[in-house]
Amino acid sequence: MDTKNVLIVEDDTNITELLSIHLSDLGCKVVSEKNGQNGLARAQDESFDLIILDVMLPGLNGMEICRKIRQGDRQTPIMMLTARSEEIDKVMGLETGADDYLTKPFSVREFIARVRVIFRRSEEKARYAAPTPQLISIAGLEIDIDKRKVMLRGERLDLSPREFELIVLLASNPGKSYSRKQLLSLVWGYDFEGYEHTVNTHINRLRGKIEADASNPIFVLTTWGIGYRFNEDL
Amino acid sequence: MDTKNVLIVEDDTNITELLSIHLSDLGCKVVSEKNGQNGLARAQDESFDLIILDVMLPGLNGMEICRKIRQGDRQTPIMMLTARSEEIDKVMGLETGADDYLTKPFSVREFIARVRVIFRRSEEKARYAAPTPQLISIAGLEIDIDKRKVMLRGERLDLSPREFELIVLLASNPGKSYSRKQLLSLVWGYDFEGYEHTVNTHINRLRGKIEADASNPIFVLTTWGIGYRFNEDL
DNA sequence: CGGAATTATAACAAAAGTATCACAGCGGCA
DNA sequence: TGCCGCTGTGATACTTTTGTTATAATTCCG
Repeated sequence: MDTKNVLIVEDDTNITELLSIHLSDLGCKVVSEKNGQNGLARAQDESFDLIILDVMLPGLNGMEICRKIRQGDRQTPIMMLTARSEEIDKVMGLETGADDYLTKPFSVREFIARVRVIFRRSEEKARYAAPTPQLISIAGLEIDIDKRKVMLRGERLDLSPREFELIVLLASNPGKSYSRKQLLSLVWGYDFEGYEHTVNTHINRLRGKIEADASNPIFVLTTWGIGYRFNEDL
Repeated sequence: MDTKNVLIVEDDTNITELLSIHLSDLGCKVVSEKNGQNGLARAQDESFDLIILDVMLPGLNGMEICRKIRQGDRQTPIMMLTARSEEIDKVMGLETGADDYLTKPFSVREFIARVRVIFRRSEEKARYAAPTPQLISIAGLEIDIDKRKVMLRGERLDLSPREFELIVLLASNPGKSYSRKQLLSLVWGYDFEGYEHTVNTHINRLRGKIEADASNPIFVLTTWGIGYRFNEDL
């Protein structure tokens, strides 16, 4: 929800570059395609926060692309670019379903302003919507990843960020043993420079919070000589 | 939700008539005002599906009206008309918050196309969007989103706009932890450029108003290392 | 059983994150 | 115009987390 992904389908490299520059300024990650087929394929395969379509395209025209995208996806905002302003009613028509429209040559300021409005609108939309919960539930231990909530037999546990990341990783793959090195790189980040036994300390603290008896753990087990794993027999 | 109500605030009678004719063709019920004050009053008193504002107006300019409407109502689509295309970024900017924009002289076909898109969008929204609850009531805290009113144990709280947005967002998803970045993007707008710890200050002020003991909050809790959440166990 | 290797635990200080307050800029409003 | 409330920022005090050090406990294996 932070950096926006934008797809530009446009055969004129100058325009693509111009738009890319300004979209990057807004903090967007931009990818582009030069022809219709590829553009459509990409739009359908990947997920974008905005798709910018030129109407005149080699291969498959922009309106067709727009219509096909809309068959499978009513969400993603689509902005159309065209040379002829008379086309606007066709382009923005119900069947086609574009969200906004710009006639070439357009002012960059207007372009940016319209993009901003589109983004504002999507955020407004995403605002109060409850996200689909990602839940892990094993033997009285419940983890709601999105809420960053861990419940043990009905009580909320107060885990530190590292502890939370650790338990999520381990509990996502019960039975899989992770070496300390792996844990450091997965939880701390690949560029962490420190001692492996730092992991011990954190596992220990984690156990202190989630285990009834920390010296006889039932959730987070030690794989001797290797590292740690989440108990798969629960 | 069949016939749409449209308000036109415009001093040029010719334009008002032209727009009215075409809006009527679309099945809209159109009313109009010739000056700013009346336009604003009407926009605030009655309920419309679209408000069309001229930027240049006697009395109160269109951008001001737009901004004032947006203070109390984020929903109603607003389309701005202006003579100068350079103004677009100001007009559609975050504070002003217009949804669409047309530069005079504009093509009627374009006007109609844009209106259609706006209506299509509202209908999509009405159809799919989960109806945002207008009232939130938890543990003596009552939030009336429409009226922008917050009551605590029967007493009305005087929250600033930001504080109100914050509490509404948090209380809409009790238990969900929002990072400061998310809050900035959702409450301040995705293009806010400022420090994350601005959020701290606002949360702090909010707590000062809604919590009995601000250092032992029961409504707005801290998720350490992440951000804030609304207490789900109330 | 002994000893080396590995893991567990506790304590501590540095680092990171959070709370709070004061202040200046801005815009609204009388 | 001057006053007042809202905002964002800077400064500072405060809290929690975190990595490390130190030491104890456990496991493995000959």
